[in-house]
Amino acid sequence: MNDQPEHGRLEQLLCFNVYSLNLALSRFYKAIFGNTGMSYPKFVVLSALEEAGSLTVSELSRYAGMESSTLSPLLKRMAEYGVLTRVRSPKDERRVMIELTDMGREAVAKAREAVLEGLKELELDPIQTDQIVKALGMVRARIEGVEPTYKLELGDMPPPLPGC
Amino acid sequence: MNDQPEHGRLEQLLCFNVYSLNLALSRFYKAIFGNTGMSYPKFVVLSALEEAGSLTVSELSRYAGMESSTLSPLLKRMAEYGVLTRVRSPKDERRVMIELTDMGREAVAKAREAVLEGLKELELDPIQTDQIVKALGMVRARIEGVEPTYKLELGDMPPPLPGC
DNA sequence: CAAGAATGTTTCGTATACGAACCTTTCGCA
DNA sequence: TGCGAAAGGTTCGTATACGAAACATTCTTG
Repeated sequence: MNDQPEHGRLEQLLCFNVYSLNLALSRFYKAIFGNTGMSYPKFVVLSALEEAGSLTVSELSRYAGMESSTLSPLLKRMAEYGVLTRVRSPKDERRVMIELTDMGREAVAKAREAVLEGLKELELDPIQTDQIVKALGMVRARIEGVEPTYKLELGDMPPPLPGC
Repeated sequence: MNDQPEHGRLEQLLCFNVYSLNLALSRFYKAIFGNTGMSYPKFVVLSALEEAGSLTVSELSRYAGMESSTLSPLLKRMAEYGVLTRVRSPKDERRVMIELTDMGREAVAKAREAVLEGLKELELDPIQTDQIVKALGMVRARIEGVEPTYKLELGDMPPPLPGC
């Protein structure tokens, strides 16, 4: 009867799988990081700084794919904790340079080890993992380059109250 | 010199790619849903209910991979908006049965169409997408079945203050 | 060189997201 | 049958996460 029983479900499932896998990964990291104060977003920030040495907020934003309005409070807390410093660039007073402290370098090294140990327990196939990584990166690049034109309209629905 | 320059980076990249792709997808959906009040988590909930007809909070929780403490306020807001109902089961007063209203069915249909239109614009390869979906599902299943044993220790660091 | 545009960051309001603690209802079993 | 354990949800505190608006600084251009 229906030659396309999964009409359009394929891509939907991609979104759903990315969404729920991200939630699962989040919980996995929480279990690893425990009550140390470390978290996955913080780990991403620390890793980026470790690689790059010194970054502005917007450079960090592009690297991690997070908005600066998300990073700003995050970096503030991390600076208070002592793992990084935030200094206005003398060259351009608009920019804020972010750098790891020694404590930050120590923290990211330990966190990396913990993360790698955790991932080892998952026993993922390296070849397949590599393929997934490449594919996800491509999808992300595609998304970031496309502005959706079709917008949702909810005709008879109640007004878009804040709260739903 | 270094025969393994990417030592352990592979799996790390998987996490990072899932994380940042999820953020990118989130923004993509926000652009599609605009100020209608719809969101990706809500869309997941509505879709699950459309498929299953009627679910308890914990069934929904398993389906979406979200905790009940996340769903509880979300469902409350959605019920106030009018897209679903929450009723204590007479059989077992602990359970809360969630069901779509007519408005909810209408909303999910329109949202689905908008989502499919949006995804169409990404022009993803169906075969590859299907493979990714299967792989992500496997990784998620693996994660949910593994309790990490190695826990992070941050020796000399400051105490795990709330706020970092 | 001055007014307006553009850039970079922060702040604000709101929605997710989770674990821990709590409450109610049900189950198990002595 | 009655009481402790277990199960199902909600609430609470905290951390992300985003867009819009505010703000300061730098650039542009007349």
